[in-house]
Amino acid sequence: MTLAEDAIAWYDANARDLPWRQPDTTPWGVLVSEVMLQQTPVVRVEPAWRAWMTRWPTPAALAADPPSEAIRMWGRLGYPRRAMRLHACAVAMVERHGGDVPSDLDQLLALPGVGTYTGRAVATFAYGQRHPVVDTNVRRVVSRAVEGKPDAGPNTTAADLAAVEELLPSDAAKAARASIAFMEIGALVCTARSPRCADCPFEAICAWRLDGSPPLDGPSRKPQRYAGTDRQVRGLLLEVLRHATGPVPKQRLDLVWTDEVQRARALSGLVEDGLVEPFGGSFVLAGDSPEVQIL
DNA sequence: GAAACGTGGTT
DNA sequence: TAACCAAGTTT
Repeated sequence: MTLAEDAIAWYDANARDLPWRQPDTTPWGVLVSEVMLQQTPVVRVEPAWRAWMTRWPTPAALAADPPSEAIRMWGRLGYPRRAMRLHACAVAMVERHGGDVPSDLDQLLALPGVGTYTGRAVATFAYGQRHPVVDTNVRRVVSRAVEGKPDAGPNTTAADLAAVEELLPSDAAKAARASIAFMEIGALVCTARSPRCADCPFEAICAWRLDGSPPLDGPSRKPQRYAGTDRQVRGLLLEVLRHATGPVPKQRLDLVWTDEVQRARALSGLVEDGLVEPFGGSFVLAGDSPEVQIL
């Protein structure tokens, strides 16, 4: 049995029943799930994905609504620029691909918000192509099982893609199965903090395990602060704007944060990023038409 | 390559 | 409780 075959066998017996894994899921459904799952846990994505797909079953449906609606629908998934990019994706797909999610990897990668991981994930899971699909789970699993290292680097490198490519079966369908299996093992068993090695299909051959599971020695990565950052202030501002039914006066936004300098920086940042638009002395979510709001 | 970018649950 | 962690992308 190869590593990939072991992984597939484990996946067949242990995979979670997630809605976007249903065989009738469209490429659009796969894309939406992949974008939502960028840095957001599965448990929070699941209900959001269902609601999103019900409202916008196709790229054309989303493209017909303003970005503000996408930002609202995004709710509290975090990184709301993803909602904006997904909307931009939908518009681009209508303009360039007849409203379809492209199957060509380069065309996928050209879409806003679609990077190395997401592009390959869609090409693989939605279209059955053979590509290395490398996310943080896969990097950790391969790092441990194959390379014997306790953890992987923070970002996917060309070397990571090449290493995973070597592990994939030549058959595209099996390769796709192996990729989702590697991810699932990383998510459920070979976890970052407390791996459940006793339940791991690679237990007997895992290089890290065979080496005594040495801990990470090097300098730990920088802790990600949140409290007091611009990100928090942006979040607070956006929270107000999401719930607003019309333009929000700047005086209202001034209430979310006392530090005027930081508040102004956060607001202008949101405007620069295209999430928010000024409207007179007020502000609205991008694409929100004040005329419509009055109705 | 580092830093920015949200949010909430777990340890 | 502070830090860690969660299917990354962009600049």
